[in-house]
Amino acid sequence: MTRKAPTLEDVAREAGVSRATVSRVVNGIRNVDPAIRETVREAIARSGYTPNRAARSLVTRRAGTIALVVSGAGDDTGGERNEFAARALADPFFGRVVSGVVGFLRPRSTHPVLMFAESEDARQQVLAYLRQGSADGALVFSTHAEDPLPGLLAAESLPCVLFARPARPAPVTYVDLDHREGGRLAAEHLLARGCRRGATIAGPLDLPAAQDRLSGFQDTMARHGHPYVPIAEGGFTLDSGASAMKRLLAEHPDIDGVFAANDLMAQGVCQALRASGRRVPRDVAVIGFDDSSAALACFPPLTTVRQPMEEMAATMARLLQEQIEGKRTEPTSVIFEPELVRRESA
Amino acid sequence: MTRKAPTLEDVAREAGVSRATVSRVVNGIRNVDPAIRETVREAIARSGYTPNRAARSLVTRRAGTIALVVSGAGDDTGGERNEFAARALADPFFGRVVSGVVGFLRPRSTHPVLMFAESEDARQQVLAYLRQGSADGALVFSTHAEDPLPGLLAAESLPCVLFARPARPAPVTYVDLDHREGGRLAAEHLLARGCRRGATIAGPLDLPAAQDRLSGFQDTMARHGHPYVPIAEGGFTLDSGASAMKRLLAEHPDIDGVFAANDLMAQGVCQALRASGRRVPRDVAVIGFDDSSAALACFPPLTTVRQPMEEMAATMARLLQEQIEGKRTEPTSVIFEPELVRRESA
DNA sequence: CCGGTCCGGGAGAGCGCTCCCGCGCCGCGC
DNA sequence: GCGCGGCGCGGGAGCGCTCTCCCGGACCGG
Repeated sequence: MTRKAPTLEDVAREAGVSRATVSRVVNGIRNVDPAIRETVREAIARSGYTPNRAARSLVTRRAGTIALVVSGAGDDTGGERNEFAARALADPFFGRVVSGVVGFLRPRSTHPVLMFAESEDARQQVLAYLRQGSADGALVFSTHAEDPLPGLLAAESLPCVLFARPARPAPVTYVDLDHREGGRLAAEHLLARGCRRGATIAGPLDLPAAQDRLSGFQDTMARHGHPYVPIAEGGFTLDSGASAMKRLLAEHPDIDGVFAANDLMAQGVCQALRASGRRVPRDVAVIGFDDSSAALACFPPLTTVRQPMEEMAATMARLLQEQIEGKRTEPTSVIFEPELVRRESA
Repeated sequence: MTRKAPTLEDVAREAGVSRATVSRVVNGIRNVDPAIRETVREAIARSGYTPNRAARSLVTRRAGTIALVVSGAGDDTGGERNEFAARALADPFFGRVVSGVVGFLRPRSTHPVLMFAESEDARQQVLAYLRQGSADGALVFSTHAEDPLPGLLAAESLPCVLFARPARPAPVTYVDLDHREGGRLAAEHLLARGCRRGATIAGPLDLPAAQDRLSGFQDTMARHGHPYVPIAEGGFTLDSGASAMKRLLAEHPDIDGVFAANDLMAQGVCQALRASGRRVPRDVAVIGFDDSSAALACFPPLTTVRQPMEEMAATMARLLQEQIEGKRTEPTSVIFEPELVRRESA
């Protein structure tokens, strides 16, 4: 802190006008004489004026900040590291989310605050943060089915938009993917390449998304004459995918195609398959889900069902913005369509 | 917005005291009669009062927020997605950073704002954000050597702490790793397992960290009778690691050990090696750097040089805090020691 | 030529909070 | 018994901004 930052008042004095006029120029409100506007602009440039956000927020009751909350259940160690945060961000899917959110927010000079709500304590912090107006609303990504956060947010009518349909119906806005359709795409692709013994590794079945991916896959397989498809449940992590695959292999050694409910598990599947001496895709075809960076990091690169994460995240941000501005009061939902991305694994 | 949120005034009236007293209770200042304190506490609980952060910031000139800036050079497409952000977060190393930062910040009810400074425009936004007091300081992670951001920040004496020593000496606080030592650890391990033809894939050599890892490795190899070590330069990405390995293999098919300057490149190395029919670690041992989640995602799991990222990030947050509070005015640096983590790749 | 309208600009009232200052009361010392 | 110090509390100013009101001048129509 060298010297005090210039205020509106200072600029006004410098330009020989009133505070109000400078404010009008800064906020781009019309009704200002072009000549005066220029004078003010110069004065602003000369003094290096930057509006004080706190003062502005105080009167506009808007923070110009939104919270990006990763919510779920975890062990709140409270130590110098936060396992939950680490795990959430380790999911390569997250990078695309942030990319989409930032893409939308930045042109509006808004920035996301990163928060984690894995414990009751943490949830209360998120709530307090929004209540006290530090952020205008929240973008919520639940990693867990029975996440209480959306309900708490809705109860205080704090603006929020969820990623994925909540497990139990609630009057909240959300953005989601047609997961059933994704499961169908995976099944059709496996069938088309001639797989006769398809299997699947589902995500945690309390999550609607995991359920839908599974049922979309199963239904399509059934419709094509494969009513019984071996299933193992995983936890959306690499390890869980690998061990689920081992279980599947133990009972059904003749599997020739696997649909994993996300890329991380598919990566684990590839590892397990390779460890068992099988080649991908020659012996067993593997399809993932998400098209996250894991799909490319995998060997071989994964054929996968792509979620348009960036657009989805940007849409979430847009819906939240509309909610904050009061343009949209009714809960809405926007469902995106998945797309099959062909690479080498299937 | 149902009804107006209660203010200090409301609570004061409710408790039959003055605003000042409530403020004292809220901020935990002594000099308040225990009985009155209790009365006020109850009134706060009853009314569900939450202090308004904007108002508080306005007078304390402190935002209670810090910026977590990923800085570097990228193509600012300005579209709905932000490639730079996506790439930065795709680096699994980032999850551990956030984990460490959040671990330190959260107990202090502070939260990080995520920002990207890959273009001049974006840099100015970061600067403006700090100038206008939206954040009290910045934690800067440069992906690029000639990053102008630290200089700009220092010029306006905005509090900041860098990850890694800046390429050109500057009076800024930073936290870093003893990269030379890391390179040494890698070399010694390779030597100890009997490698005779070690090679290395360096990071972008304009980065001091990449240079140091390389020279630590080279020097140690030289000291043990291997003055000439094949080198290829990569870009810290998986693909660059794979293609660097291919180049290396073309000229030196007898390589039996590789030190890659980060895990992502090591992962690419493993893929390239496997594609060439070599087994890891049987034919070629591979060592990575970072111990990011990529180390485990790799097949086989990587032996790697671990950076204590969480502690480093937490330390950055602590140093920044001290700077903001004015407890520390002189630039400091804290250097951490790397550690070898043995897994299967070497 | 006068009244009405419109538009650019200024004055001032807060937004909710912190913090300085000062007042009254209690207790201790002379 | 009176004076003085200290502690607990209230009053009030003011942080920097926005926004509503109002005023004065220009312009138009009757």
